[in-house]
Amino acid sequence: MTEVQLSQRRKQVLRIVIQEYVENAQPVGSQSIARKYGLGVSAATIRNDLAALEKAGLLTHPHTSAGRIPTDGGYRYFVANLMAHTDLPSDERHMIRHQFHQSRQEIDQWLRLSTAVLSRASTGAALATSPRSMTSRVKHLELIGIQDTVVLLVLVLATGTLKQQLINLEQPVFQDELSRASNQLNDEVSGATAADLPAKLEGFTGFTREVGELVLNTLRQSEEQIADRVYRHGLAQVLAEPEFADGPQVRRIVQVFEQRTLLQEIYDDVMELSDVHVMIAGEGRFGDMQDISLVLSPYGVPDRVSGLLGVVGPMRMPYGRTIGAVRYVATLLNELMHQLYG
Amino acid sequence: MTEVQLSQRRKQVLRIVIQEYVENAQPVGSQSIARKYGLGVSAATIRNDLAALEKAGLLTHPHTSAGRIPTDGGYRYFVANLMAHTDLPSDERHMIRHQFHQSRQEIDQWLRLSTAVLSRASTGAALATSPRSMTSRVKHLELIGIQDTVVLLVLVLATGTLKQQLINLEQPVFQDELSRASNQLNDEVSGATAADLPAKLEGFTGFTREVGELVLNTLRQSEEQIADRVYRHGLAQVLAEPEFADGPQVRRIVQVFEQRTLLQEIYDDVMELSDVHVMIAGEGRFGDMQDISLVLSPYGVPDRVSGLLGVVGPMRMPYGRTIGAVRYVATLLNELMHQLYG
DNA sequence: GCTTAGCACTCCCGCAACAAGAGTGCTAAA
DNA sequence: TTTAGCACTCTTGTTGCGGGAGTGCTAAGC
Repeated sequence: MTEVQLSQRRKQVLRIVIQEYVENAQPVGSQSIARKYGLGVSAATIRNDLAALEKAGLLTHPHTSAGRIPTDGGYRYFVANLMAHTDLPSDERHMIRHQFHQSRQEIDQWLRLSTAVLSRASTGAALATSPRSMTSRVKHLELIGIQDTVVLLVLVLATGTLKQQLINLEQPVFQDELSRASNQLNDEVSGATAADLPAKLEGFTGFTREVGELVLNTLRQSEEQIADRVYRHGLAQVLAEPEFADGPQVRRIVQVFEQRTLLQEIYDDVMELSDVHVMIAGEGRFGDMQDISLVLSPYGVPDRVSGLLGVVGPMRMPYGRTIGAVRYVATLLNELMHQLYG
Repeated sequence: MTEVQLSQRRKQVLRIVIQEYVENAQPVGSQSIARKYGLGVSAATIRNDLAALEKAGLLTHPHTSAGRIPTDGGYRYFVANLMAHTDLPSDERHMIRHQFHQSRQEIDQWLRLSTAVLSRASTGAALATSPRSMTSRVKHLELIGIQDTVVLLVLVLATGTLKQQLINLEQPVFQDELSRASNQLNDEVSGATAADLPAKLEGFTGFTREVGELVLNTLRQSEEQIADRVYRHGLAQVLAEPEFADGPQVRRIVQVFEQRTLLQEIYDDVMELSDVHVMIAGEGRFGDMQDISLVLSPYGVPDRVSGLLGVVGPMRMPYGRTIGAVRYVATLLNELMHQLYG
């Protein structure tokens, strides 16, 4: 990525074009810039600047006699070099914090609230993944008979996450036998990771052994999977944006929003950064994301649990504000999770 | 609802119009009917029939010189009187059944699969609510220390549903004290309903009492709420339908799809029926559902647990097929849940 | 070398006119 | 009740045209 050198005024012009375009969704021309923002130069000069910015790949125009609009590169340059890092206004921050403290003390609630808040504070639709444990450690397990031949295995991980699994038996088992098995296993298994577990299961046979294997499976699965669940909110809102007026665009963004796999693929990138990550128009890596941007942040407690949360919206997005909102909600979640996991 | 008397041929004509329109999304005219379906009468006759059907409120035309399209009333008449009750083809049924048997034994998995299957088998987007217990009965509870002052309350209901709740304490409590409390409570509380519980809690004080109250709250909440969770799948697909080509329509259906409250309001109606329920264009009760239909079915075990599942799509929908698919998936879920809950 | 005014040029957009095509509604006869 | 015939209506696509906005270029000014 060769960084372009721009004069102060050209940076200013680029900033203005992006600001205006984000606001009005309308190509912006040299005259309106000269008129509205007294830069001390004439429209013709600005015209030259616009042409230069276009040559640099930061702007385009949809047709010869239209104003300029930013390219994906233009947005990238803006976000990297020009953007004012705006925090959310303090009254909004207070309101959000208040809502969080009112909600029930539960991760599920927090994440629901996060997506609701985020979509309201941005022009996009909000996404969040349930947190994933880095190394899953068993805290406790319980076997509960539901029917004669149906047993529910409840697994509590060290992070407080619950896993459940139904077991169908050939023949009925009584609750005291279940209790015996779960006590035995609890003694041995509690504190174990997927790596430790196989050794610890050596001694067991029969039903107890089977349950042990099931625990192992569940543990492994929870380490592989980045998210049990994806929270979503505010798709209707983002569809009101003019860029999604036509069919194909709508389908594109709905697919991005619904797809689980995309999050899987981006997960590692965002985690590495441990700060808000902006992905404009697929960043070359994803084909079908013209005109769509993501603003994502990791959240959680380092080396313990972590998830992803953020906004998907049109490329023409108020990045400053959106980044501020995502960062704030992530910080809030971090605080809350810290209280839980030290 | 005054039922209209129609001659055989007019019923046939209505059936043809609906069938053609569902397939091609194009107004259908008298000539194309006469040509394609040899009814033994001329186009002019059919023209008269069409006019009569329009007078009866079953058809309209978008403008003077266009063909006819069904009204919501027309679809209703069709579904009630004319529609062939088509089951899903047997190879599809087998495939679906196979997928269910392959999936992990867990309600969560089943519902995910149900929505995936349903949206694939229909032209709409699929919805399902997690099952709600009719009268929640506590089966077992467990208190697990996560941090010094953070305790996780795990509640297993008789139906096998898990509820969790974090408890923040003023001062640390050790695990053996937690175990003592949970043992005490288990003895007393297991088998209790929200109605029984207050009496049983009389004897307890302090921390144990507090936990008991929390259990009561959770129980009450789970009886009020119709669904912890709503499963959704296949929105992108339904947006490909031509009726959702323009902005306002898209927003309408996305709202219907995202809204939780709508399901709340319909829930009782559908439960009463205990069969597939078709709701065309909001059925007069819901304003903003022009051109949108729902095909919903209850599932579960009578008097024990029940949820809702179905399809939301354009009014121009292959009702026969969709109803067949919804019914089949509901039946499948019923079987599976029966295995669980006897 | 940067800036500016002037001006031709391009392209979109909205509007109107027009023809083709599809389908209707009506009438009168079978 | 059904049918043929026919005028009428309305959509859709095409074309042409003017207005407007904005550009790109050139030549002159600072």
